[in-house]
Amino acid sequence: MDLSDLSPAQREAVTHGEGPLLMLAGAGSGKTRALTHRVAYLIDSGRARPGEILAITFTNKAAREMATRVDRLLGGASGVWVHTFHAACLRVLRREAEGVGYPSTFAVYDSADQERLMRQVVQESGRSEREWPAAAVLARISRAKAELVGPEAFRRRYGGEFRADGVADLYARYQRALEASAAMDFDDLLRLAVLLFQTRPEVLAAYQERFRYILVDEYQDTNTAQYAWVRLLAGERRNVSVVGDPDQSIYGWRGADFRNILRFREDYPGARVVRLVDNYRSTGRILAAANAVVRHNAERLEKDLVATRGEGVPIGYAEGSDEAEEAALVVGEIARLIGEEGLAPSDIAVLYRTNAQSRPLEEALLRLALPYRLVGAARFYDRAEVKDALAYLRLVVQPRDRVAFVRAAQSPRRGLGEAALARLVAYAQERGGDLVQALAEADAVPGLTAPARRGAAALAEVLAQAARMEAEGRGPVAVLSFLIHESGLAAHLEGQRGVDPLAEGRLENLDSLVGKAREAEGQGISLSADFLAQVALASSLEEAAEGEGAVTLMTLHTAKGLEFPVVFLTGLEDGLFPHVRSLAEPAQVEEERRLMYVGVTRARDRLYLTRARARAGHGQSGTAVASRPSRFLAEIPQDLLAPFGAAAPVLLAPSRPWGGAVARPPTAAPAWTARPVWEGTEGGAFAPGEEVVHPHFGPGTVVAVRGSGPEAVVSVAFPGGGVRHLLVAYAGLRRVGA
DNA sequence: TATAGTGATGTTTTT
DNA sequence: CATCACTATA
Repeated sequence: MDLSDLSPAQREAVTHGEGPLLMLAGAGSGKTRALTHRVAYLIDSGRARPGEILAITFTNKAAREMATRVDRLLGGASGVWVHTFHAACLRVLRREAEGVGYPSTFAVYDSADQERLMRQVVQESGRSEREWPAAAVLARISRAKAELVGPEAFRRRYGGEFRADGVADLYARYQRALEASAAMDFDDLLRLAVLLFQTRPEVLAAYQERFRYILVDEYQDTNTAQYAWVRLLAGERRNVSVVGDPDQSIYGWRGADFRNILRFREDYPGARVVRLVDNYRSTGRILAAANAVVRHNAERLEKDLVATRGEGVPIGYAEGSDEAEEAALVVGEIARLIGEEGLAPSDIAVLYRTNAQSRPLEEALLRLALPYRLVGAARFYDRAEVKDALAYLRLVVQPRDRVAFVRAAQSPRRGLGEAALARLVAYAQERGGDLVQALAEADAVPGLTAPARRGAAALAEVLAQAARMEAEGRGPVAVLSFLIHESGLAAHLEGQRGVDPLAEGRLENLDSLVGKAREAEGQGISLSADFLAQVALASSLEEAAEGEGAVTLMTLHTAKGLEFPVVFLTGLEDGLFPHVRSLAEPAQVEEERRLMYVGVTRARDRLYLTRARARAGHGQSGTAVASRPSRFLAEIPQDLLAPFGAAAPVLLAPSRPWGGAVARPPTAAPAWTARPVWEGTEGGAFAPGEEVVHPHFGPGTVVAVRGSGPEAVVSVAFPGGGVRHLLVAYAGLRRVGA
């Protein structure tokens, strides 16, 4: 294997033999490369067979990338386990579920499912949902689970503190409800995987024997459960290689503890430590800014990134009077970079602290007809109709899944209301918890109305038939399409066509869902349970199509691990970034600062920093609040900065036929005028049925119009893209042929 | 008692 | 602006 293109430090890490290894790797120092090469090296040198290596990454996307790169280095599919902690634990638990008292068909609850269940639990405990918001309670419970603290331990530890007794009670109830549903939430996947190893020495021994080498990426973001799991699995052999950067620990809020990496040498005495500090990614100025910012953290290992490239150009800085102007400045500069400097849109990323900040940026990009992709917003799997369809499938796989039951029973409406569901659930709980069985025996359930009985019987029949199909091994595609059509879901949506302009798009989404199942089957997934697990762990990040000629918009958190030639960091205001909710705790401000460090170090060649002098408060209308510049700005040496984009105000641009080359803004005399685009819409308002073209979404059909003039909202159906509601004033819609 | 329609209301970051 | 909780109606 060719190791000649590695630095000496990288090579030392890659060729390390037995025993613990700690790679302290700064941003852009080639840690992923080192990790990937190490996996390949272990196999290539005969130290391990592919099946004996477990590599843990932080995201599914990173896992896929690493697997691909390892395979490429080895010249073929290798079969190394490359997974996130959650996926790896899930895979183990699926095989060993009985060991922790679960059926192997256990369901996996995503955060929406967790919230639904918690809301029910709060209600059943007689508490008010206003006083005990499910999300907040779950956040505390999640932290506890990440630290392997159960309900009882929680009460012992925090009892008497503000609301802790209530949370402890809800924790215990929630856990019982999960178990009754034969479901695990994300934290349980880790917690129970640890429990399994702790209580089943023979199981642990088998996995220790199997995984002779363990590699963990982003080790600074591991929580107690993940830490413990690795420790157990590593056993006496201690062949653990971890990579991380304490300065990039940004998940403390979900239980990650960067002290895990600082402690590594104590936990694994004799560990070899390799430091990767040479940065191959960014220009000198960008690194100087990154170093300067993170140096303000008190709790930290001293470590400066060393530049290996030239100084580069100054860091751009600009302020807008409000978020719209800030966005216009950013987008104006983007247009200039593309038009004058020949950069591709995919070279550019715009980062922000909160998802809500994307909107003004999107609007500005749409106005200039610049293509963009928004990473990490709404998940496909979070759409209502998709969740409906999946709820049916979940019930087939796991008839005790209560969240799925409630959802499936009520969509479409079939005479089963709140009261009927409560009775069915109660009936089921008295005899083992099988909710589908309760449906089938609805005639025996007291207190149901006649329509409720009919609805229950019909649903039970469909589910029974689907269960038969599943048992015959017909696969997720067949079972899912059967359910979509026989449950009445498709029929209901078809009936809504013409009434609800969204119905068409929903039907298309159901088709896409079946398509996803088909894809999964193509990857060898033949059980619906496995398909559902894949769905639950899928994040919104992986769905966004890869860079194809579009500017990338995403949060700073999702940008971790990525790099772009040009990066804009927006919303640099105290209270937004650092976020208000971190301001009270110095440790949390330090985490925000690390987030800033992560953001800055995403940039290869050019970095821009922006803020708005005032920003609209939460309510949308009018009330903009003055802001102060982010404290992180002042921490950057001012001689690294230079203003940008001062003079050129970005006006409304005329729309451009979709599909053409990327907008090339005129350099000298602008050919465009400030004329709002709707004035060009000859013949006035749009009407349903008209064919139109949208600069970003492409061709579509108008399905509904509300209001008139520039304020009008047009609903347009795009093939594949569903239905979007567009404000005529901004959408830049053109009639076909106009 | 189920449902459809109408208001209020809310935004940190994610496996 | 979209979900969700609440209310009026059937």
